[in-house]
Amino acid sequence: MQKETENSAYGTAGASGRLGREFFERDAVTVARALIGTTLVRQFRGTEYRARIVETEAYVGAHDLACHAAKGRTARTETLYLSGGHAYVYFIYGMYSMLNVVTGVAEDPQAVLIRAAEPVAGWNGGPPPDLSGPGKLCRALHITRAQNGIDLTDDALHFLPATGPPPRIIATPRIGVDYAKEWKHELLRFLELGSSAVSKAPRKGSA
DNA sequence: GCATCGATGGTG
DNA sequence: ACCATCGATGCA
Repeated sequence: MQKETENSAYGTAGASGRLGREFFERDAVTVARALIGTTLVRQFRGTEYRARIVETEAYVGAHDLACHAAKGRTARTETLYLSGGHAYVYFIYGMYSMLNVVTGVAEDPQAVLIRAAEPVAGWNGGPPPDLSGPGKLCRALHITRAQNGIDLTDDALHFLPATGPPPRIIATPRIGVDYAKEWKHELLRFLELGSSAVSKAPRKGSA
């Protein structure tokens, strides 16, 4: 079996059909790539919303100057130190929530930011929303700090494995981290090649 | 198509 | 003061 396949979402679901703890307890880069093409499922006030993830970013630990943990362990970043498969949701610019998936083992503050997705189901009675950006995605899926720290294998918010042919993925620098010195150049943003649902930021990158 | 700017509030 | 954003505005 090829490494590309081992690193993908395929074959990693448990009996529940959801991505399980072992999927998330890997390094942030592996999880960031593997999440492309998976389905994010959000249950909120009796409606199940589904979206197919097309863009992620990896924040690889306290040594990564773009990672919130680089500034130390604080009240805000405490959930980054949970084990892989928990949500790290924070509030920024006075208006937006950002959804991250904590990865790796407990006490190692790595995470994957979910940046963009394609609406799949749940918005009946209206046009499908634009999920092409981390703030827009959280707004449409009703994700706020109330979900900070929740277990991403539970009903409220979880992931289903990718289906169909494996997505072609390219890597670019991360968005909005110009302050992060040499880390701003690292190719830690991952997008599905050709997707029209990725965020407005640059769509070119290396394979 | 692009660059620039303001909203808005938690955080350390 | 800063910020892992977004939508509006101006101009081409």
